[in-house]
Amino acid sequence: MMQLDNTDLKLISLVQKDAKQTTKQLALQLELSNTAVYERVRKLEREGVITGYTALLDREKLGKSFVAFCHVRLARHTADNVKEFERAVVRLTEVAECYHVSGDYDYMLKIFVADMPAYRQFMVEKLTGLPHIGNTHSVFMIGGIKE
Amino acid sequence: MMQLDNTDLKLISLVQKDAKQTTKQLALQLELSNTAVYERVRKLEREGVITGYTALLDREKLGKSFVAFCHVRLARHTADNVKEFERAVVRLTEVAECYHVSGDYDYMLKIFVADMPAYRQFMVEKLTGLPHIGNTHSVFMIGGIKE
DNA sequence: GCTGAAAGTAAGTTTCG
DNA sequence: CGAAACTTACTTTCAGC
Repeated sequence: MMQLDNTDLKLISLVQKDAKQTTKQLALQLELSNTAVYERVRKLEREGVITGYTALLDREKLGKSFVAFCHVRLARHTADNVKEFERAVVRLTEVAECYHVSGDYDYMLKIFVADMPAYRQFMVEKLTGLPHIGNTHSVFMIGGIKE
Repeated sequence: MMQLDNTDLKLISLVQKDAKQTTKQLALQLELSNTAVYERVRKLEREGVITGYTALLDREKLGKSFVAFCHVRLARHTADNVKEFERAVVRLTEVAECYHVSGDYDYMLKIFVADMPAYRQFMVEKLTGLPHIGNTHSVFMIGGIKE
């Protein structure tokens, strides 16, 4: 693991808040020179601490404000089943996140769709059509407290 | 809701993949002029479709590769309890996300810490100290399939 | 809503202390 | 690590369609 000093951590928190800040702006807030900040950012990118930059979207404005957490249990846990399921699930555009988890279910999926009818349609037409699905359990998001 | 044409959607998907692309690069991929792309991006920002830009981090390189989903039930659901709990939970730095959800539990939290001992410490010293906590149930991430 | 050109700025490199 | 000068590239505005 790479050595990160306090300035690195502060820098990371700044670019997390707003990745579009110029080196100059960052330098001011860190009380460092332009060059120093520039090289730190490059180092963090090079070492893979910062893996990329992305735009944050308002799901409501995109008509995808309905969020569900879907727990999935596979029918049988052969290596092939697992691989096939995982390959298929990442291709579903409604699946924003997918984690292999401990507990009663094997996977937890975070699903973005427009509304409940769209969720039902997703379940019936897409999710339950995935290979080796055993059963599922859905929990719906009522509100986001921290995201 | 704002009207988004196909070009907007394509543009959104491009800046989601890499927010640091220059207008020129985006213009090439969209087969539009520099200015046209520039104005579309500004429009999406102004209308609040794009709410910001952030850096993506490698949690492992940050020493926070242990992920848990913690379900929380409150002791009693008075309006004050809910407000107090929500105010307190967002302040915990280990809590990356917090959702109010349907089902057996009231909230689902996504927790980032270094390892299992750190998780135990978080539970004992921080989470169970929050106001109005009823009980909790933790599910651990074994692996990330899509994030 | 688009294009193309011009003016303004920042990024990125280099050299030096 | 920081300052300064410099080249290159991008951003932003504007007139015009």
